[in-house]
Amino acid sequence: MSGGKCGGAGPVSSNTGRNDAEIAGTSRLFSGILPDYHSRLCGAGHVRHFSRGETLHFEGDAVRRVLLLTGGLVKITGRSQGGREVILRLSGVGDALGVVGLFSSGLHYTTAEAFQPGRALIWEDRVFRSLAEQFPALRLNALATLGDDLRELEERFREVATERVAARVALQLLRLRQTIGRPVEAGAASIEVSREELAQMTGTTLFTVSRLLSAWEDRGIVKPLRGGVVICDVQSLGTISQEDPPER
Amino acid sequence: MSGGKCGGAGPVSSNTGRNDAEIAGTSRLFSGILPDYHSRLCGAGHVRHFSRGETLHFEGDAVRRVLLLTGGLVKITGRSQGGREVILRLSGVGDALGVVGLFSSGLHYTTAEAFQPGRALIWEDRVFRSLAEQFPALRLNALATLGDDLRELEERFREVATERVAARVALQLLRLRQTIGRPVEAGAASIEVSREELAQMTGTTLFTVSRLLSAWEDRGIVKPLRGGVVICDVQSLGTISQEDPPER
DNA sequence: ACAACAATTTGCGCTGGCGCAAAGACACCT
DNA sequence: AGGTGTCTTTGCGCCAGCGCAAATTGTTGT
Repeated sequence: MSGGKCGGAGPVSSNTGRNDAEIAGTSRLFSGILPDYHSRLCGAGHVRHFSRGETLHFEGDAVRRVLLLTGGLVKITGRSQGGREVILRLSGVGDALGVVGLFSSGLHYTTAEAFQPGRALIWEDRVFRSLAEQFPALRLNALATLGDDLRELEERFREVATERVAARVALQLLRLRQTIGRPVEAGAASIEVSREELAQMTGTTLFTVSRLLSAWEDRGIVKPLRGGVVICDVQSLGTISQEDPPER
Repeated sequence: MSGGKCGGAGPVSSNTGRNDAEIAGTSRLFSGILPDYHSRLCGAGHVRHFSRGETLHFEGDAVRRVLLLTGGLVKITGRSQGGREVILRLSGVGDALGVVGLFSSGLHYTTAEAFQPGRALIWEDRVFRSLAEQFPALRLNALATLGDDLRELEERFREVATERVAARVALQLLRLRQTIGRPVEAGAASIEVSREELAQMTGTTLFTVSRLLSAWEDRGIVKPLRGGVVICDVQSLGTISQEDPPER
């Protein structure tokens, strides 16, 4: 537990309710809802902390609550009967979990595992349903968020179906840089995602990812680290991502 | 309706409003809305017919209207810069197009092309927005539908990232059988999808699909036709779909 | 019927990327 | 420090599936 490199004992995690309400207030889920109501919304739920590696829900579980992440990072995965796992997306601060399932099948069809320690504002399913009736914006925002998730997955589906591995990994690194990249020096950003996870995001193997990163390191494009990568040359990655659209 | 090659001049397509309203009434989009209001909803839009090959909207277009398909079949595709096209999903009777884009980016990020001739009930964007405010169920239903689309794409993403081609094609055939399969004899169903389209759904090439189908024909599992396939042995396809989950 | 076209099949050769194994390189615990 | 477990790298061999070309077959228009 405890997280890898991140500040476990910072002042942030000491105070539960207060800070989380502020974060929730700026989340997309709350967008369009008057701030006056925010405390009411937050008050209807409770805060829970979770540590790295903890599973928030399993594939197949019934949806019993809705979470709004106010800290940390969660990976959403799917598993094949053969045990192979793919990473469908990452959810970060401000993202909601469970809303979709709540309004359709009632089941989680993915697994959510904490990637970095964090915390979430939690509503029991019935509570959230009732809130959604009082605040239609909640559903509207859920719809918009879901639309974005779908959009990104469509893009990645297209990639895995048509691009070769090098291009896919380059594209994924560029996306990760935008979402979870942490600046380290001028122009460089670090991404804390292992080789295996990168492979699970792009439909390849950790070996191939490792080989690619090694090759790119020689060209000064990235700097592989244990459990992560530093992206040095965004432009080159962009070039690689467009290379060789395999014939036909 | 109607279907594939069948009756273009039948009574169905002669009458516009009436029949479409009935179909719309049973669509998922209208679920939870009292039938009394259906005519009002339908009256706010108009009907349009389209023929095979016609494009309903292009990737990048602004979302100007919402369509509810009351006939025909539409393929939703994405294209890479290299011109390669993938089929993200098929939309059939009762499915709505454009809702997502309307409530998020305002743009279509996919292309919709008619697969079979058909027709749709159309609302101008402003009109639909206003209807959505009067009938919150519209948004709720859109949310649920979108959830299903996401769910299916997640499944296919997992497949293309982890399964080998034979398994992916088998799984896709089984899915198509459920959605657009037309029974031909005892236990057999025909699917009118070309090799190339099958390839674009599963992330492979038309050559490989052709080879697979030929091999399966020898085993009596399918019967390849020009522009389609007849599925004879569902069970064997199920077996194939689970075969060989490549090691590791 | 025949021509022109579109979809499909099939042989052949090649290679991108996988699978495996074994050897590093780190981080953490005691 | 040293031990232990995890993550990563790299060499090697191999094969699933692609790319191409040419033949074949089904469809449509005149």
